[in-house]
Amino acid sequence: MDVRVIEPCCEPVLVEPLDHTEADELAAAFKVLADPVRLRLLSLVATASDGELCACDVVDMIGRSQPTVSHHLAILADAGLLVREQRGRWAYFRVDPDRVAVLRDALMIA
Amino acid sequence: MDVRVIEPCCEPVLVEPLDHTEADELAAAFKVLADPVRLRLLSLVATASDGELCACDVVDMIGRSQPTVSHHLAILADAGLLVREQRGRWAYFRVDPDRVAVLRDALMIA
DNA sequence: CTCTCATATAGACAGTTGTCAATACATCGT
DNA sequence: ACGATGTATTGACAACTGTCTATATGAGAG
Repeated sequence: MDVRVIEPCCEPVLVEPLDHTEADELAAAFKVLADPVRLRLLSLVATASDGELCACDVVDMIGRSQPTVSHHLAILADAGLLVREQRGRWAYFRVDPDRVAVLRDALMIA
Repeated sequence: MDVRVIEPCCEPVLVEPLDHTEADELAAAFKVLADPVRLRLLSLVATASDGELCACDVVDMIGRSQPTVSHHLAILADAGLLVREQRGRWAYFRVDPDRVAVLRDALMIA
């Protein structure tokens, strides 16, 4: 019998209020997600067939200027949500699932 | 043997990229969380003993002016994350778990 | 080496946001 | 009715953010 041990998904994890530092860090993390272009970038990478996407392909999909896309990709990468890998002239991005999980876990509050 | 049937927590839910409308709505939702004062307010209410908190008590805990706290509570309530209930002169707030779950589910992307 | 092309950076500007003091509103007690 | 008190609104201002154009950087190709 194949039994997977899985943590309950929606158990409250927060038992006491966030202090100032925790709140600042979490807010900074959510701020990264608080932009439609970045969310679309994240979803594009997350649903890419190989799990990765080239920045060169992304610009056309997003419909913003190249510098704007580059800027948003940098923000996502700095936050650790995307992992950047330079291959020759091209930059490839993939999602860091653990980093996304941190934010998801922070919402297990009720 | 006590076997609970639990949905796997971290299965990808996102199968195709977000469109503009979805991204706009999600970004607006995350924007609400992208502020340390609002996160602390949310955590204060979430960890309150009765599951609810009076606005009157909250001002001192947060360390911002009363109008600022009122402003942030309004934003959280408008977003549906907090539910407001007026009782006499006092305003009580509790967390809407379903609303929080919507955001949590949106992060099941990888 | 030089040309080309993918990406990053710089600088500028409009729009948004968080904050506060001042004030208004609303509800209870007297 | 009146005063006290909890909460919301207004208006103002500094700080931040997303966007663009223009330019720089950096790596492969010929």
